[in-house]
Amino acid sequence: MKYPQIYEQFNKWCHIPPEEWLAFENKAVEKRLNKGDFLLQAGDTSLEFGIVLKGIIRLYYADPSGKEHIKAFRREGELVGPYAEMLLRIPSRTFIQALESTVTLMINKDDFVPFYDRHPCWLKIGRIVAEKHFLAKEQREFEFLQLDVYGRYKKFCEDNKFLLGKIPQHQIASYLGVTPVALSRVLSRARKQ
Amino acid sequence: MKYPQIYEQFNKWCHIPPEEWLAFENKAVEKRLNKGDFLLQAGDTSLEFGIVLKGIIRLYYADPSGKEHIKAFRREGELVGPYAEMLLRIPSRTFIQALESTVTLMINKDDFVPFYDRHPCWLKIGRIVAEKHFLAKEQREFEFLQLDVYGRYKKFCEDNKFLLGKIPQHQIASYLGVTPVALSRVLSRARKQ
DNA sequence: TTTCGTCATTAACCTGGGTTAATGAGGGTC
DNA sequence: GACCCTCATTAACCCAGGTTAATGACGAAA
Repeated sequence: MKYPQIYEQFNKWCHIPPEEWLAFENKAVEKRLNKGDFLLQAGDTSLEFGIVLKGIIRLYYADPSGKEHIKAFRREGELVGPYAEMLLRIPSRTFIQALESTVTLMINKDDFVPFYDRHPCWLKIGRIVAEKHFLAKEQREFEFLQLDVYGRYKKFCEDNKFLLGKIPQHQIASYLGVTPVALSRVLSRARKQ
Repeated sequence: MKYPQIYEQFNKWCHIPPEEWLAFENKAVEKRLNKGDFLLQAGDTSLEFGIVLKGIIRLYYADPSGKEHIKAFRREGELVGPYAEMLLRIPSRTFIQALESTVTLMINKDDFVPFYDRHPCWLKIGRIVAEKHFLAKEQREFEFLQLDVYGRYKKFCEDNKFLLGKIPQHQIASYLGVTPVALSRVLSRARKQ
C-alpha cells in the first residue's frame, strides 16, 4: 500500500477492503506540478480526477472579459477535478492550478467506472463524495445569501486557517466574490473599529 | 403501484425492481398542504423528505432580522426536504412552504435507511440524488459569480418557465439575491432598451 | 359598494463596491 | 547597488443596489 494515509481517510467514510484499495492504487498515477502549473484548463475535455497528496490547488472560472472567479481551494487529502463537468460530460469550464509545488494522485474516469461494479464500497464512496460536494456548495450559497463581505471573510479565515499566509489576499477576494480593492477597504474599515 | 409516473422518473436514473418500489411506496405517506402551509420550519428536527406530487414548494432561509432568502423552488416530481441538514444531522435551517395547494409523498429517514442494504439500486439512487443536488448548487454558484442581476433573471426565467405567472416577482428577487425594489428597477431599465 | 391586503412601481437619499490610478512595501534577479 | 514584479493600500469618481416611503393596480372579503 503506497498511500496509507489516503486509504485511512476514505476508509473512515466507508470500509474499503485492502485488495480493493490496492486495485485503485494500481490505476492511479502521481502528477507533479510546479507553482502556477495547470492540472486542467477551461475547454479541456479531461476525464481525470484525483486527490491532492501535497500542496495547494485553486479551481476557478474565467469570464469572457478574462476576470477570474475562484470557486474553491483544495489541500492535502482533498479531491480535485472538474467534477460537475465530468458528471455532465461537457468540456471543463474550470481552470485548476497549483498555487505552490504540488503532487496529486490522478485516475482516469474510464479506469474508475469499473470499480462501481467490483464492490459496493465504491458506490457508497461515490455517494459520500457527491454529498460532501453538495454540502460545500450549499454552505457557500448560505454565506452568499446571508453574509456581507466582512462576514464571509471572517468565515473564510475560520474555515481555512491552513491557507492564511500562503495565498495572496486578492485570491481570497476573488473567492468571496469581490475585487481586491473592495476587500482591502472592508478590512481597513473593520480595523478602525 | 400507486405512483407509476414517479417510478418511471427514478427508473430512468437507475433501474428499480418493481418489488423494491412497492416496498418504498409502502413506507411513504401523502401529505396535503394548503397555500402558505409549512412542510417544515427552521429549528425543526425533521427526519422526513419526499417528492412533490402536485403544486409548488419554496425553500428559504430567514436571517436573524427576519429577512427571507429563497434557496430553491420545487415542483411536481422534484425532491423536497432539509437535505443538507439531514446529511449533517442538525436541526433545519430551512423553511419549506407550499406556494399553492400542494401534495407531497413523504418518507421518514429511518424508514429509508434500510433500503440501502436491501438492493444496490438505492445506493445508486442516493448517489444520483446527491450529484443532482450538487450540480444545481454549482450552477447557482456559477451564476452568482459571473452574472449580474439581469443576467440571473433571464436565466431564471428560461430555467423555470413553469413558475412564471405563478409566483410574485418579489420571490424571484429573493431567489436572485436582491430586493424587490432592485429587481423592479433592473427590469424597467431593461425595458427601456 | 367599500375596505383591506398584497404587490409592483417609482422617487429620494445613502452606502457599498467597481474602476482606475498612484503609491509604497517586500522579494527576486542580475 | 539597480531593476522588476507582485501585492496591498488609499483616494477619487461613478453607479448599482439597499432603504424608506408614497402611489396605484388588483383581487378578495365583508
